[in-house]
Amino acid sequence: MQEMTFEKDSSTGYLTNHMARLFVAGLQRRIKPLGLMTGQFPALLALWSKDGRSQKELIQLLDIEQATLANTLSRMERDGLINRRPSEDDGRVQLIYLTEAAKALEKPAILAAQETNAIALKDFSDEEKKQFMEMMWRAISALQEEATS
Amino acid sequence: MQEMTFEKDSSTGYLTNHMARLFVAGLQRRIKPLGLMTGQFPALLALWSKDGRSQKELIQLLDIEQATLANTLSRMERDGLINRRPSEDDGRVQLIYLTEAAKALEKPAILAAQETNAIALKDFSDEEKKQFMEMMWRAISALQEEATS
DNA sequence: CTCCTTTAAATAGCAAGCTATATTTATTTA
DNA sequence: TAAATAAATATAGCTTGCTATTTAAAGGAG
Repeated sequence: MQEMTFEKDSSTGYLTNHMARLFVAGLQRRIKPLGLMTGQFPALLALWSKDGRSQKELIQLLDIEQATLANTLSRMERDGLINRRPSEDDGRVQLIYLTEAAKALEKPAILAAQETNAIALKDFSDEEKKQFMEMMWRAISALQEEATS
Repeated sequence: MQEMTFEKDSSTGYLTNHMARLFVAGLQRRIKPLGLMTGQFPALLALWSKDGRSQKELIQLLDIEQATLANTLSRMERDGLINRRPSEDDGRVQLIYLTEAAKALEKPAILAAQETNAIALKDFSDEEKKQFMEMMWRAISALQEEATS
């Protein structure tokens, strides 16, 4: 009988997961002093670019489920990063506004993310960085395609 | 004032996280019918190669924290995948044994993981696959180095 | 031998992801 | 217009990850 050889360290999926956890840890270390958590980052990026958005609008921009965002927004409200105000046009909709505190964190938070990315790719050439991102894009597309078929 | 331009879709960390969630979802779909969850996979791989290991031994093989493994093992015991028997040599140690049910899942589970990897990389050449894994290794090493310094 | 420290595992408590369901308001249809 | 459907958000309940702490057994120091 043939030997079953599956080494986690040569599985793309396993490596991806491991790398993702290290990225989160690296970013977490840098943004925790700012009072931020990594899960808030995508929502903050979308809101820094324009706030007063609805949750539905955010969902269309972020690659997470509605329930995940709803919970993250609750924690952000609790932590004084956002306020939610009911829309005047539609009673079901809550519009989400950044607090001044959250607005002030844009630059340091983005720097922290850039720094983490830079450390991970510190010995990559520009060409290699480009290739790496393109390969990730291709894998993401292939997995997404399969998921929705 | 300089425009703050940070696009999540051109952040290595963001892409990595997104890709990792898609890998998990793809694997999950395939192994759920077997009664397995993705978090159990690394422990199972280690135990399929040799069971009767202690928790400490597993921790040294898996890139997760002790508490994470302890909880995963509890769920695996609950789900009938493992049994824990106290070591005769050391009263603190529990030795972990796979059930027959878990042993029987080795082949289909590994096939499921290989299939998920294959789909993600379906249009990668062999050379590209090799490059991709090497790049992930380099990023992982760089992030690990930073974490422990 | 007793006390202190170390070690192995378990537990508490939290974040962030998921699916499935409930709730509330709008909209459409009969 | 009343009832049914759809849409936006919230909630329930789970897994997997983390840090920090607790518990129980072993090992060492005096």
